[in-house]
Amino acid sequence: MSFPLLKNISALVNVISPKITFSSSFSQMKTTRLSSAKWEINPLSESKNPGSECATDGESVQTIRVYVRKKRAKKTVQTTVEEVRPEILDQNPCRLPEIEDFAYGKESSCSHSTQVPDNWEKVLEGIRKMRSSEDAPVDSMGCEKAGTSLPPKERRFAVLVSSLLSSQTKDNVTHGAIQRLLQNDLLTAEAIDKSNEDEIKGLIYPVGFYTRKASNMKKIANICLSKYGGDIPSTLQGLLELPGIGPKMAHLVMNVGWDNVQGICVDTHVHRICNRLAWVSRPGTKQKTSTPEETRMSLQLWLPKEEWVPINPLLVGFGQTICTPRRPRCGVCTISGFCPSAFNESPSPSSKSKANKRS
DNA sequence: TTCCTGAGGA
DNA sequence: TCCTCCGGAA
Repeated sequence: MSFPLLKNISALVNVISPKITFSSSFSQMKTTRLSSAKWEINPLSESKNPGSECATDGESVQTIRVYVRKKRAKKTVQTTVEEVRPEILDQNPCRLPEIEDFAYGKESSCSHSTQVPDNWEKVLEGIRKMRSSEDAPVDSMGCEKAGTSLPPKERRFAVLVSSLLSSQTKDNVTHGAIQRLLQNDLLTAEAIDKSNEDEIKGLIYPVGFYTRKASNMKKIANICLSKYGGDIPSTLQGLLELPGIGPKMAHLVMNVGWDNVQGICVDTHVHRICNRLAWVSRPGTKQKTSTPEETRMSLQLWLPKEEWVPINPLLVGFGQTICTPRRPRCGVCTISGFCPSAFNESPSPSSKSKANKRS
């Protein structure tokens, strides 16, 4: 972690203080663990109350008072005022990555509030309609069906393996591979750790990159067994340490395996479409983001948390059928009126770069 | 023949 | 930043 949280408390104060217009970004992005309860910062923009206020002695923050909704099993059960001392945040590692992202994002654009894109709700609604009328070839969250009948630990391991296999692979192919592993009792860390790598390879064929994935599966099973008692890591950091698990898959597994939304699962489609819509930008600029990770940070600053999970399957389907990487079908897209990139890309199949090279 | 797609290594 | 991995689609 490169940004030392709460050493730079002023960044946090600036964000939380109502006199600075950060309402949308802060209020919408934080679900945090304080004590053992799950709290959500009350959205400033949707509440009569201010979302939060700080008590300071001029230099440092004494107390942060937050108006929160208490949530149990995804239902709001109570709205209260909470007082939080900075050192409590400091002592709670669960809280650190989120605040850190958040403080980092705000630091770099402190002089102006994060822009919530105009009409984003209309755009999402339009995409939903297009998706419901057109067949989507791939359901990227297919791994959530993995092992639904298994006990929790086995189900989580199945989700992890399923996620690993599903990348760059059609859903039915992934499903077949999972079924074959299941039939051969090779869907637990213990079994995979003992098994032969060539056998795994044969069973998961023809998923994309099966050689590399078979090797990673063995390594992952061994790590899960030795460090997590055969379960999968329960933190983003732990998941990222597994070979073959990057940011995209780690967020997916946190969402599906642990039902813990740590961040948006940003793949190439989400990355591309959010940039075309100008929904994301590099901190403090209007430049496009250059990596999916940068897109994730930028998107999380304003997109309401309820949309964090559904946005992935929505944009993946949209990206495969209409907003394609090459030659997007802006002519049939019902939200092109809201899209600054509509009809900007050359509709001609002939490649400019090649033509230039030849001439 | 080129691209898709996410992780990782040069 | 570019390449590799794997099979399949365009």
